[in-house]
Amino acid sequence: MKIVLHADGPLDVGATLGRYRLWGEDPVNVLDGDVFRRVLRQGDRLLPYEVRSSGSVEDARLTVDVPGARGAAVGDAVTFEVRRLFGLDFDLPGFYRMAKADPILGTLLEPLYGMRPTLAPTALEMLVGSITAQQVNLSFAFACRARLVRRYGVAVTTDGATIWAFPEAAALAGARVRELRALKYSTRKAEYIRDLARAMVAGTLDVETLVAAANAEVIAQLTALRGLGRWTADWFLARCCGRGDVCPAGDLAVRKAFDHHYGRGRTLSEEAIRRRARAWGPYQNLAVHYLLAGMRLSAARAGGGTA
DNA sequence: AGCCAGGCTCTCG
DNA sequence: CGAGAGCATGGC
Repeated sequence: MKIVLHADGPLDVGATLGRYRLWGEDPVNVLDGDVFRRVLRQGDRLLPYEVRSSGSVEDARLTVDVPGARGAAVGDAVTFEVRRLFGLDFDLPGFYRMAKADPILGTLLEPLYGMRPTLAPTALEMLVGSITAQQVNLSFAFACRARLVRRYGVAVTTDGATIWAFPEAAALAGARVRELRALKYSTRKAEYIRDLARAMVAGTLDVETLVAAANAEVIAQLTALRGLGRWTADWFLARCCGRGDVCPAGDLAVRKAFDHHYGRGRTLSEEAIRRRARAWGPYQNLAVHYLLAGMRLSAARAGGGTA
């Protein structure tokens, strides 16, 4: 099965997928040159697929190939997933029209033209990733996540390439704390992950209704769970629900980005950041991603590092 | 060696 | 309530 997808506005695939290789290897979202590979869960079936891009940034096309698959259900599911993975439904043209008027954002539009935030395909993947990334540096977090995927996920091999399907909730619900400790999770994080998975399996946390709920309701429901705080809920809204009117102002890197771009040598309070972001209305999420990427550009230019 | 990483919970005043 | 300790590990 082959499907062709288009973005709503420009799409720079390399800049968009950069997130998957910045801090280490991701066995679930595999970049192999210009081919992106992942596994689609469709009921009990695991369907590996490949995505290739063609055309210009201005008029990019994604060609999705799911070998051996057929049927509308598979087509819909893989389309839904790939559109999220490549951020195809963000309103970049609208954001650019607004951002041109901002003295900082305006300067980032050309160097980052076509960059889109990537959305996590599932709530479990997003939340486990967030718990993993709490407090520790992201290189370490990526390594932990990769170990978790290899321990509890499912390997699928095609054309000699091995791709991992992210673990199901049931697999993580049955995880032992000491097993997760061996993957270098702290005891508490191990409990957070196991209990989150159990809540999903038990239906205490209903993901379907969650992703459709209002921002405040999502924050309330997630922070009611042990181990999920405001930071996790904000990023969930931004990078799983794809909400535009969200700014994870408590995030350390976001704070640094605001200080870097707007601080003039000062430290902005979380409230000050939220206040400024609120003026961007439905484009806060995009603005935050551009400020983060813009800070990485400056750092790369200044030091040659990868921070 | 010691401090910090794209947090969160728990305890204590 | 707000402040502060503890968590676990890797990098600098």
